[in-house]
Amino acid sequence: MNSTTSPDLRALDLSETANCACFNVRKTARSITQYYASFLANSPLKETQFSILSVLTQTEPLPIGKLAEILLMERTTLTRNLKPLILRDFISISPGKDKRSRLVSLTNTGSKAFAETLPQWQKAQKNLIAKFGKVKWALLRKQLTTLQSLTIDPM
Amino acid sequence: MNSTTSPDLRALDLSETANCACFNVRKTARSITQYYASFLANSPLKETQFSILSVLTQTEPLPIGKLAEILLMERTTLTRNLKPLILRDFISISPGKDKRSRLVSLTNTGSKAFAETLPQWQKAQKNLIAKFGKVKWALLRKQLTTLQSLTIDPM
DNA sequence: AATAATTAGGTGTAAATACACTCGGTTGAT
DNA sequence: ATCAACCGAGTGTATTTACACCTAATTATT
Repeated sequence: MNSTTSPDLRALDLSETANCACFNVRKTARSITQYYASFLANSPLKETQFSILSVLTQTEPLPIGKLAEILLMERTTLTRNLKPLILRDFISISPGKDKRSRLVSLTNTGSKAFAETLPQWQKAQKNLIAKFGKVKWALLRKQLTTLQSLTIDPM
Repeated sequence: MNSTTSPDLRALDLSETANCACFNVRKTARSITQYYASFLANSPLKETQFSILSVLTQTEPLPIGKLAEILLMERTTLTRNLKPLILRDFISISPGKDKRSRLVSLTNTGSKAFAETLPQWQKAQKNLIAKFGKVKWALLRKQLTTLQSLTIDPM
């Protein structure tokens, strides 16, 4: 039976695994994140933090779970991501009516940090979409949304 | 000048920041990663590890920098990602001709781990692409590749 | 009213990500 | 032959991600 021999995997087509949707989306995420990061280099906020605050500028205060839902982010991930924002006084946490829930609010310092980051983000966004194509991006975004719905609760 | 007042950000259209390409791609990456993870739950490899090994099944041995380039992954990120794979004896590191470089090779244990994970990955991939549409995915993948090239060395 | 089930949230642990910096080896210019 | 420039790779630090598990509060069931 030769149970110690490794399987011959060269026979497998790499194009199969190279087609992995997870790999391709993650790869793109890495690349695009570095792109935006280069624009935000001298801003007080990183990309994820900018996303979080951008939601809060519109809807505030929000319980943590609701914020996580909007961001399509694991609740426990968000808890961790909020920590540096609290430490730098960009957001504040207050108790909700329901004693279990905790509400996230934007502070004045946070508003300023967001306002300071916004122009840099706009440059990154404008520059990229101009190169990629506005219409093409609108379509791509729609397809990404579809991919999101297809991968939520797959079972 | 009232420098202590926070800027009025409600005036900003949330649809602007909600259109952020970085946010949208990262969000999709989170969702799709969890989807694949649910299929690989009982496999020896996580998604990123599967991607790394899948490259090595075809081209081996590879210097770390070259592997990082193929994966479109920061070299220092890859260094960190290789650590658990070394610890579990899925890959091995050997010195290259150039004494600076270090070559990554697949071990027999690693081959088996990959072979064991492959069917689960195939299920995830097949299931998702079937729902999304093969042709649509081919197009989407091409557009993701475009996004990658546009965000590499943007300056 | 007592208890079971559910819900909001945090923590332990581990992986993934990347920038700034460092070190040693290699190559190129003088 | 020397020295500067460059290249391959690792580490310190910090953020992002998420599963398993825990606690406390609330709601539903009996």
